[in-house]
Amino acid sequence: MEPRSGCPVNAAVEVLGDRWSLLVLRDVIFGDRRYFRALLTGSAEGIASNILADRLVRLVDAGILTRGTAARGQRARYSLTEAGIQTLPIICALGDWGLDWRSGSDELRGRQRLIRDQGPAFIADLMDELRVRHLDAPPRPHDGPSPFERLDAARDTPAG
Amino acid sequence: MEPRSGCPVNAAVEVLGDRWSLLVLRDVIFGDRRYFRALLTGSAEGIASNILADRLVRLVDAGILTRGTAARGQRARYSLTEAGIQTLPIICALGDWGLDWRSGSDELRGRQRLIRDQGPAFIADLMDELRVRHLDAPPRPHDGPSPFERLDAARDTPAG
DNA sequence: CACTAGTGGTTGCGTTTTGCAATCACTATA
DNA sequence: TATAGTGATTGCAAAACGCAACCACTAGTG
Repeated sequence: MEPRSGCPVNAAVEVLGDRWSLLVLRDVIFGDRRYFRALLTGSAEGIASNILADRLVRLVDAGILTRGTAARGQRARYSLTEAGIQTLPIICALGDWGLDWRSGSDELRGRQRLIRDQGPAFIADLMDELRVRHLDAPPRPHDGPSPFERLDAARDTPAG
Repeated sequence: MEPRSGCPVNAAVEVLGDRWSLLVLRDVIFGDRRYFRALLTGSAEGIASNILADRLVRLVDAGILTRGTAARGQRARYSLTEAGIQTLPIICALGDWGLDWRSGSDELRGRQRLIRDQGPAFIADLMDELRVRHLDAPPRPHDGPSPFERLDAARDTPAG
């Protein structure tokens, strides 16, 4: 539709570079919000319904989300594709940067950064868990709580 | 000016989430473009001069770039701050994702990903080199070509 | 001095995108 | 029939975008 250049950074920005797409993905990933209403009312930033509808169509067209088979007026469930799951490092990098450089004197101070503090292995664990939830991958045997549960226990989710 | 929520991901998106800011930073970082004209004419995507002027002001206001002391009509040199240097992981994550999921059958195939192939230590090397170039940090003794030179030798810069 | 080229922008102006409120078509439940 | 919930769509105003032309200033040349 719009290839402004062949640069891979530009290719990603053309899909994800706006004020809402990455926040929708954040809520799908960290908030486990899979339905229109959950994304609409759960958004801390207050996304409008038409914007959300537009972004969901774009993310599906871009191959980042899939929309379960649901007719008009019926509950449609959105799932991440592998491409969507692999946006996780982008979102984590943004969250870490925001935590480092955009935290006023609010309660965010002291929160752990995902990449720098938890390490890349933790990101890989999160992605594996997303494959179980969204791609029907076989659940891996856990020796403890899931990585998302570990985050929730520390009240450390970016969406929080 | 506009805190839609306290989420760190949102904080980063409010500053960097548009179609141009990250591309300007890409050109500053990987293309070493430090002046208005260089950024204007060097942009592979063809940024308009008013948009570039607006983004430079915003990036300076956000503490990501500094504008050297230059009066009107004089050559102004833009430098990265530490916050700007630390956007590198974000840009690399976007580039890696674009390379994996947005590369048509063009010549990008086979290009190395920065984070996954080169590893986090290489990103740290790039950031150190940026500190030398932009923050007047003392140059570190190199046992070979600089990390940017290594990228250029492989024609592997995201801006390429 | 005048002339030219180059610097970093600014100004109009028309098009596109965004944001908000209200509304819609459909389904499920009672 | 009535009511609530689903995923959107519509209208309209505001903001952002894109393009071309223009501006104020500096530096160099003759």
